[in-house]
Amino acid sequence: MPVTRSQVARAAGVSPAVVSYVLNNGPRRVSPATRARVEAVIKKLGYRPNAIASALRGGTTQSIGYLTPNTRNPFYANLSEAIERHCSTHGYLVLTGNTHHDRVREERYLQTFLDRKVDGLIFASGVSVVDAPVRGLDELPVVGFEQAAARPAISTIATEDVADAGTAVEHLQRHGHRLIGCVAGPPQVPAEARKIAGWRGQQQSVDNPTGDELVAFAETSEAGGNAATLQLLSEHGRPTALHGRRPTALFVASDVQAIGVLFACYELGLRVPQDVAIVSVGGTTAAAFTFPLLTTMRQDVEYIAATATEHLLARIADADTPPLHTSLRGNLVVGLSCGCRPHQASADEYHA
Amino acid sequence: MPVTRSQVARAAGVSPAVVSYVLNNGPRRVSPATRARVEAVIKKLGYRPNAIASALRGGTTQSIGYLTPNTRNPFYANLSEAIERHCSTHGYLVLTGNTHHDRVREERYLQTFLDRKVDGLIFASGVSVVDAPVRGLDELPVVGFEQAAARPAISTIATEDVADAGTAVEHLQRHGHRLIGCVAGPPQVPAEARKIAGWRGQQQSVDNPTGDELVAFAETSEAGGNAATLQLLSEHGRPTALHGRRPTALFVASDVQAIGVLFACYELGLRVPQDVAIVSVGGTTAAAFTFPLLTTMRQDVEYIAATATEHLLARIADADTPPLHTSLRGNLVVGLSCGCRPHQASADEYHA
DNA sequence: GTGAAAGCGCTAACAT
DNA sequence: ATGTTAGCGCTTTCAC
Repeated sequence: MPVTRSQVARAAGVSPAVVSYVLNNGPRRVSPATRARVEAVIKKLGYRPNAIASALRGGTTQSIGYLTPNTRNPFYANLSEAIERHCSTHGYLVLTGNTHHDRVREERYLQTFLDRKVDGLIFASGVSVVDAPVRGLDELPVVGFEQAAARPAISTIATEDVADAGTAVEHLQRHGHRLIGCVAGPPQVPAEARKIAGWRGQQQSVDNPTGDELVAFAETSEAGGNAATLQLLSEHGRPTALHGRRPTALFVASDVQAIGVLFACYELGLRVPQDVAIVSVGGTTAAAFTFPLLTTMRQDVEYIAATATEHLLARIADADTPPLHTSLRGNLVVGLSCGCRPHQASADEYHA
Repeated sequence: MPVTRSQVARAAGVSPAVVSYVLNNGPRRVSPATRARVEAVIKKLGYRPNAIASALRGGTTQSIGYLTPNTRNPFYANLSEAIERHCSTHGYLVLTGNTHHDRVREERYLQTFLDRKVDGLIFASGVSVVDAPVRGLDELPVVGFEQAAARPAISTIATEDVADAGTAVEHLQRHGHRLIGCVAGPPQVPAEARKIAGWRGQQQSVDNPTGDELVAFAETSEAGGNAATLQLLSEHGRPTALHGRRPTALFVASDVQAIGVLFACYELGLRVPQDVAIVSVGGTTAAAFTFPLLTTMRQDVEYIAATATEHLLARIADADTPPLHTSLRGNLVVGLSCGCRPHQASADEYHA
């Protein structure tokens, strides 16, 4: 069994309380001599405070709960990584729950986090789950990556998905495209619904078509994007006739999917951007190494994570910190998939 | 404040102990009538046991610690996700620490996990750190993804990196390549060192060159692979003369890096596989959507994760479970980057 | 079948 | 400046 505080106290010839005072630098002062003696014993015995006991007594676990759809999607992988990094810097541990957008998993993890008395919560998934009948949520600092929270006490740090998607689509429109398809994740997922709405709104604003045959929903993965594209651009596995209803451009709601989209175009023998122009939303590093290079609406994950974490920790430290409500516009990073720049010579020769 | 067990007991007209018996199905029997009454009150009051208190008293936290280099690398992202999924199924929470291969971070997280009384540990990073002077590690079930553990009590579930790398290199040799470059992560990282050793051993076995000019170390990311390739294949940003010492093939230690490698080849105007053949190690889904399709040694992350988690949980459940020592061979998944298959027509026309 | 009670290891208010 | 002590909410042994 590990060394306990009482053992340290006994070995140092002081009371257990003094050991606590030394460890926590308070709430009472300790004479330098005693402090030195206690510290020596702590080191000698290799004493480590039991975090569970501190949590039970002290009421703080130095941990936060974090709900994310998954960590395979580079967008969320980066977000998670950044959040973890910030929390770690401040001495907080992140308890992560992968929800896969499944309401049951969301509620289960939410409950688990509350049972374990996390000091705060960040939702990258399932913000609406906070309406679930769980007690003790109102007293907890919560940050969600949504544009509107179910409860105003929940801080929100959102990406402006509707506007960002609109910008992406508008960019394609400027290249003269009217038949612009939309590849997105499940529309039940709020963020996906918003990006779809952005596509639709921007298309409708200039009387471009937004029919169902232009939209494909699929899993947010390379495979999903790939499948959606095959569905959208091909007839029985072959590209549809050029002068039919085949989209000449695709708006893709995520970088991962876009990677699968590029692959599908290649499989179908469709050139990007000449036959199909593509713009995605994300701006992850993965998008910077595709062939051809993706044009993408970059959403600054690093900044979002930093803001969310710092704000959450501020609310944890001071319960009176008012909730924050922000949203961020992405910015267009122009690559070679939209048609802005002609292909470089080396690209044209790539498979000559 | 949340409802406590005593409040439930009072409301149900029983003693706190009985509430525990009901909740834990033991260790004493409870009459059906009493049980029903208690359960009704629990539901009515929305009572949830305080996991911290249970942990302090019961000695089990229903959580495990997990050390991973990072979650941006799809290989580790998949591994982490699979481990989390298995643990979640068994009611365990995963505490994740991203180490970035930094010894300080590794030790800090290891200590944090011990302080928080995790029930077990999985190391995807820093297995050697278990030699660190931390108390209480010997009593804990530990699984590491290394081939040899510092302490025999540590279960090991390893990928056979040396052999897998050798197979990948041999495949390139069969295509007639002799000058085969090596792109890998930092050689201080054991897994990277093993893959480098595999490349070197296989090359030496047929008297192929293994000079320093054929090796490039870089961060395990797309950008890293990209930079390493530019260094290896170019002179001042241009490809080196075809008949010089430029490698005609590259062995790449990870899929992420390989994606950057492909991109670099494209930037340099080198065709894959005609000018440079490429084989990587990993077999992540990301590798299945590259252009051209990567040939890669697939290491079955899903299986590794399942084995590691199930074994760890078995050891947690029964301390007498003997440690497991396994390693797994990968298998070659042939794509288009090695030169096995000629390019499809559509590919040849891709940028015609 | 049920209740009483002793802690788990710690924090902090209250004594001295 | 330091010691004493009452819990935090729970599990489980021990009585009844």
